[in-house]
Amino acid sequence: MANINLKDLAKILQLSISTVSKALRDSHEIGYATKERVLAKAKELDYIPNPFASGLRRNKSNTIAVVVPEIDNNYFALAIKGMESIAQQKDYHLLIYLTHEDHEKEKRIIKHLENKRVDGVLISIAMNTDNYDHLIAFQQKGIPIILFDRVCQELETAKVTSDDFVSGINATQHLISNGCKQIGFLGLGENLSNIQKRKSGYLEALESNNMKVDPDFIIDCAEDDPTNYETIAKLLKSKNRPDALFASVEKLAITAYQVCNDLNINIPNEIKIICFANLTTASFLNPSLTTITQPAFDIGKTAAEVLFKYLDKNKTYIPNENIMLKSTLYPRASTKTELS
Amino acid sequence: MANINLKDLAKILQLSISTVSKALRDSHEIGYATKERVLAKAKELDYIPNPFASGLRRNKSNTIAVVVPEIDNNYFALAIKGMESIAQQKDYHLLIYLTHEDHEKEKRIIKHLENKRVDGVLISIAMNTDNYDHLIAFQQKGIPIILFDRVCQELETAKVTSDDFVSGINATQHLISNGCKQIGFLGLGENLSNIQKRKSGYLEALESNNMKVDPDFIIDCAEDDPTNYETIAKLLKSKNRPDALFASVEKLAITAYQVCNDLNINIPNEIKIICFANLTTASFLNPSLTTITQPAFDIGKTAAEVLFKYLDKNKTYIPNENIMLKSTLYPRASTKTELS
DNA sequence: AGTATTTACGAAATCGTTGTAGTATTGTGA
DNA sequence: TCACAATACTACAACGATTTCGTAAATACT
Repeated sequence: MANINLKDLAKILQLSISTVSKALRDSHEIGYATKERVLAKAKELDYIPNPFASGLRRNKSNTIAVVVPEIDNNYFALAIKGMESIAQQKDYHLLIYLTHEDHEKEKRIIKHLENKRVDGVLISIAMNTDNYDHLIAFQQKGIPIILFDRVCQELETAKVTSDDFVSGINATQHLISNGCKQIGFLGLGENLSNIQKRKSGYLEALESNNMKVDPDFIIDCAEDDPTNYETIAKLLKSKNRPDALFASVEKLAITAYQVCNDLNINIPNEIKIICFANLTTASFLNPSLTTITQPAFDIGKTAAEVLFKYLDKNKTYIPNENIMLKSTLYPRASTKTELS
Repeated sequence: MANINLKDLAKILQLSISTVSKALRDSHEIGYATKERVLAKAKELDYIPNPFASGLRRNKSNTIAVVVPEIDNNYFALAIKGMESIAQQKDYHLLIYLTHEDHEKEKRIIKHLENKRVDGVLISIAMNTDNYDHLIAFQQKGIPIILFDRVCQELETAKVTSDDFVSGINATQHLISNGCKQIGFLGLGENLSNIQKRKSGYLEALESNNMKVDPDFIIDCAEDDPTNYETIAKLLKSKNRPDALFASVEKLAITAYQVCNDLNINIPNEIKIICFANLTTASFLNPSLTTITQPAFDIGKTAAEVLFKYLDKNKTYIPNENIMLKSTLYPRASTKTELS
């Protein structure tokens, strides 16, 4: 019933505990015949080492943690899937924590992880996090931490992102090429690195097209949907409303669709919409939604790979490194010009 | 830099290790003044107990595992979110494992968990799992396991599901009420309890409406999308094609949309589609998709709550219990009759 | 042959925490 | 006054695996 341990196994095999332990770990100190015998018996009796004993002794958990703002979001779900693919391959376990975009919760979670429960952390920073002391403190405990998607330069470590600046330019240029003159930008929070870059790309594209920036068209959205609905509705009800919206995240485009639907504004004829998204249903929306899609799975996978690159070498110090993966723009009906 | 431990703390406080340990756990053996002193110092020096030592000693991990077929699926993402809400509240950690619908992987994962790495498991069974010995063996190790959504009656424990049978009836009845005569059912796998119940509901509704069952209209789909595309395309190309599809899971409806799009079959005029789904974008699809939506978050939350009901009492034996939460049918354009 | 080295194993310390079984010291009741 | 109990603490043995150190026997070397 209960699990067998090393002591039991040693007794049955008439060997010492250390011999059995070494045999199982394939130590060169143990003879071939003995190893075989131990392995066979261990398998037969279904011996599984106690992770706590081993973790305590080796000071290693074989576990990594992912800290994300939310999980009911295709981007993060895919990123986690990518991380899991590596963890599974490395025989590692994956802990999940949700910050719900809350800085305080993020701090508490990180604090909880400080005592070697995990060998490393992959984190995407919460929306209202504007101070990174908790991450720096954590890092100084000697546990490697890697940032993905929403990063900060205050922390020296590897950062895995997508080419948000270029994608921001491309998205905006796509709208401009399709005849848009007044492009609104739906941002999210003031601190998120990825959103900031997308916005910079947006501004850059406007400038290089000699279009002037209207601050009223740069909207800072919030975490909750009803508020965003109101904000966007207000924007679209104004007499001088934008002829295009560049939504920096998925849910803002959905909300924008909702607003347009309710206000009877036709997409794409009266307003065009482009959006950063990982929706599987983008092509089936009404109208189908033009998206910039980040390689979410690969971002997660890469972040995990980089982490293991150091874990495998028992290095806890990870120097600065910026890894940038390319996003793809999928033009669809929501940005089509009437002519084409 | 490195973390402080009980020994260090004891030395600094000029107390014995056990006194400090007991003070921190608020034992009645320790005087009030001493407790205060210990607590203050522990906080000041940022003492965090080593989870491995404590886990080893107490034989408790403060961790639960979720085993799901996939995570890039709103249903499971929401269920996990529900579980996380309880875990966080109970100061528990949440491990995630993906089976990718693979029975062998599921077996390996469960095996890995057998040595008290976790205090309990929440699992939704993989598609091609048709044998539950690994779960029974796991349970006999004394670790509680709770099933959700995709369950099996072979295992004695609590099962948290939604009312799939009734929802299957409702979905089918909805199509019939909207004039459909030849309703196809898109199933998934032969073993999944939830899909089977939805199918039973479908059959029940046909029977109670005196409609005959056409076996050609009951399609068993696979895990990979291209195959499903072909299967559905073949069905819709047949001269005697169905006038409605009841998709048992989200992705089959998406694939069906794709097929209809490619074959130029109008939804809902030529074919109506209803589907079990947790898509946030259902109302914005073209046409908006009629869904039966499971209370995914609550299912996950409930499953975790039931688990903790036993964990809190240190019970590892969980008697049979079927908890069923209600799904909701959201009628949308994909099932509208031309008249209405 | 005698010493050095390698091989194959075992004893015991160790990781950090918890819990049981003490031990002083002080307080209480008959 | 003396036995007895309560209070507040400490010593120490676990928990199960890993690892350092030690050692007997076998082998190699001069």
